[in-house]
Amino acid sequence: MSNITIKEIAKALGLSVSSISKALNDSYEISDETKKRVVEYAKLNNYRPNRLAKSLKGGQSNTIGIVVCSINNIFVSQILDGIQKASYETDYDIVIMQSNEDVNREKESIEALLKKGVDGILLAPVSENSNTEYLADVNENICPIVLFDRFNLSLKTTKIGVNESKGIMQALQHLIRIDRKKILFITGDQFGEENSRINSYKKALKTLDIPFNPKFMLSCNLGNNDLIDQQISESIKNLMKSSIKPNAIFGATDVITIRTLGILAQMKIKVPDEIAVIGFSNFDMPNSLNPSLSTIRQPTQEIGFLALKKLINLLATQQHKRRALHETILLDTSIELRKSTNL
Amino acid sequence: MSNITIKEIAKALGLSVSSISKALNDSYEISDETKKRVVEYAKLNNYRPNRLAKSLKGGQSNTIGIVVCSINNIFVSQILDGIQKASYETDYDIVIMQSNEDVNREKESIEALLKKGVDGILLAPVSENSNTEYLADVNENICPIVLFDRFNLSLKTTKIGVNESKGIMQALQHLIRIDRKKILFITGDQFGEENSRINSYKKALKTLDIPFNPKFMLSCNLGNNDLIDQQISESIKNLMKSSIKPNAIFGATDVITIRTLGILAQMKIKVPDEIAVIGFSNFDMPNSLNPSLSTIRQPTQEIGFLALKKLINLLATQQHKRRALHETILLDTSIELRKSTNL
DNA sequence: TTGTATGCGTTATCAC
DNA sequence: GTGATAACGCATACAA
Repeated sequence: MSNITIKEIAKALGLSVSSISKALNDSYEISDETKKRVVEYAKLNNYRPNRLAKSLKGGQSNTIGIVVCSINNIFVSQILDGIQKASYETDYDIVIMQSNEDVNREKESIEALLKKGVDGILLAPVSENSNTEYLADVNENICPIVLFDRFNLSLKTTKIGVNESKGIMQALQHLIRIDRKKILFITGDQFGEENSRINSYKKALKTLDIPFNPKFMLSCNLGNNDLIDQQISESIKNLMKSSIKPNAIFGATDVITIRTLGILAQMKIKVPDEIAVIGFSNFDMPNSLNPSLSTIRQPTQEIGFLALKKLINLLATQQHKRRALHETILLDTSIELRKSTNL
Repeated sequence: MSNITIKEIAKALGLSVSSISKALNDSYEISDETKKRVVEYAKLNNYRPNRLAKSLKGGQSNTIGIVVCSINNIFVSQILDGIQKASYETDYDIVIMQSNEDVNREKESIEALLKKGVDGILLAPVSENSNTEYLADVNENICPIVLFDRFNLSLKTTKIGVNESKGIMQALQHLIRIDRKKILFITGDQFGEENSRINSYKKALKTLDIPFNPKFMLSCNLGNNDLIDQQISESIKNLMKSSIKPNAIFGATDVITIRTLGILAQMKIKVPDEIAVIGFSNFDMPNSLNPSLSTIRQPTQEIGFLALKKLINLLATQQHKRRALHETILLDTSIELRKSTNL
C-alpha cells in the first residue's frame, strides 16, 4: 500500500525529485552533505526503488525468463538451482515458467515473459523443433534466447547440453564389459521416433557391433507417470516371456530409470542378476534405491550455471555482434557404477 | 529490441494513442470497425502490451512473489507445482526466490520482490521466528503475506500447512502396532531444539506412553548432505553398539528419511528386520527405494494450491477487511505402508 | 550544486 | 466516436 517514492522524499526534504534521484544514485553532481541527508532519510523510511519504473525508463528489466517443462522434476530443479546460483553473481533476477511438455504452453510462457519485458530467455524446448519460426523471430527481433538441455537444432543461438553420444557410449561399454548385450532401451516419445538420444543410441550400438532390435526399444509417454509404469511393466512382462529375454535395461531419463527399478522390484525380477539397470539419472540419493543405481550423471548445476552466464554475455554485447558469440557447448557426463550393474 | 507500442500503432493507423488503447481494451466508446482495424493491425504486428507500463500505471503488478528455502527439493518443488497450477486459473504470475535456509537471504529475497512490485507474497519461512517484525511490517503496510509449510507463529496472517501431530501420531501408532517402540527420531536442527515438529513428537510419545529418551533423537544440519550422512551413520553406528539398540527410525523430512535408507543399506542393516523405517516423505517413486518406503505423505500440491488461492482472496479484499479472512489451515497427512515397516 | 522538463508505455479523465 | 492530456516512479539532458 504505502512504499515511499522519490517524490515524497523530495517533498519531505525540500529538494527536487531529480536531486533525490541523483543523490540516491551517488551522482557526482550532488554534495556529500545532501547525499547523506537523502540516503539517511531514504533508509529510515524504507525507500525501495520501484523497479517497474526503472525498467520502463531504462528500457531493460534486468530480468531473465526461464522456460522448463516442469519444475517438479529432479533433473530440471537441479538445473534451476545452477541458474539461480549463477544469478546471485549478477544483477539479474529470474522468472520461471513451465511448459508442461506442451508446445502451445511453451509459446504462451514466452509471450508472458516478453510482456514482462525480460531481457533474455533461457529455454529447454519441449521438443527438437517446437515453435521454430517463432523462436527465431523472438531471438532475432526481441531478445536473445539461450537453449539448454534439449536443442532446437535450427535455432541459431548458444546451446548448452551434454554429450549424449559419449554418455550413452559409457553406459553401453560398461554393459558389454559385464556381458549384457541384450539391452532394452526405454526412452520418451516426446521427440518423435527420430530424436537425438535415440539416434545417438543407435549409432553407439552400431559402433559397438550390437545389432539393433526394434523390439528392444520402448518409447513411453512421459506426461503421465501411471502410464509410464504401465507401459514399462507390460513391455518387460512380454519380453521376459519371449524367446529373447533382455538382460539389461538402459533408461534415457531420470524418471524412466528410477521407475523401472520400482517395477522390477514389484515383479520380483532380480537386479542385476536377471536384469542389469543403468541410465541417465541425477537423483542425488542413488544409494537409497533398490538396488543402488548405476547412472550416467549429467552436470546439471553446471548446465544451468553456464546457460545463464552465456546469456548474460550475450546481453552485454551489441546485438549485431551476438552472432559471433553463438556456441554449442556439450558437457561431459560421468558414469557412476553401483550395484544395479554390478554382478 | 523492437516490440511495437500503442504509439506506433496510432501513428500507422492515423489514430490517437488513447483510441488505440481503448480499442485494444474493447471499450464501448470505440466503433466496431475501428476496433477491428486496430486489433487486426496489432495481431499482425505482434503487439504485446507492456506489463511494466501497465503495472506502473495501474499500481499493481499482477505478480505474486514466492520465497522457499530451495527449489531443488522434492517437497518444495511439489508445492511450487501446486502453486503454478493454481496460478493458471488466475491472471497472476509467479516469481520464485530461494532463501537457502538463510534468514538474511530470506529478507533480501522479499526485498527484491517488493522492488519488483509484487502484489502479494507466499513464504515458507526459514524458521519459526525469522524476520518477525520485518514480516509483520511488510504484511501490514506493503503487501499481504501468506505462510505455508513452516509457520512463523506470531505473524497474523493466513497459514497453510499440515497437521503434524496427526501425521506423527499415525506413524508412531503404526510402529507400536508392529511392536517397534525403540524409535530413533531424526530431525533437522534449523529450528532450534524446540521446534514444532519435535514438540509434536514428544507429545505424541507421551500420549502413547512411550518414554522419551534424548539419546534416541538426532538433530542434523540439513544444509549439507554429506554432513547429514555422516551424522546419521555415526549416530546409528553408536546406537547399534549400545545396550539399547533402536528397532525403528522415524525421519522428519524427505531427505532425512531417504538418505537413512541408503545409509542402512550400506551398513548392511536389514530393513525392516533389524530396523523399521518410516518418515515424512513425498518422493514419488517410493517403490524404487530399498526397501519400498513407508511414508507419511503430505498433500504438497494442495498446500501450494490453497496457499495461492488464499492469497488471491486476500488481494481481492480491501486491506482493512483482510484480518477477518486470516485463517490457519492444517491439512491431513496420509500414511502409506510399504516394506520398510512390513515385517 | 541544484532544479526543470521530458519521456518510457499505458490508462483514465475529460473535452471535442 | 475520437482525441488531447495527465499521471504512474524514475532517470537524464539541460538550464540555472
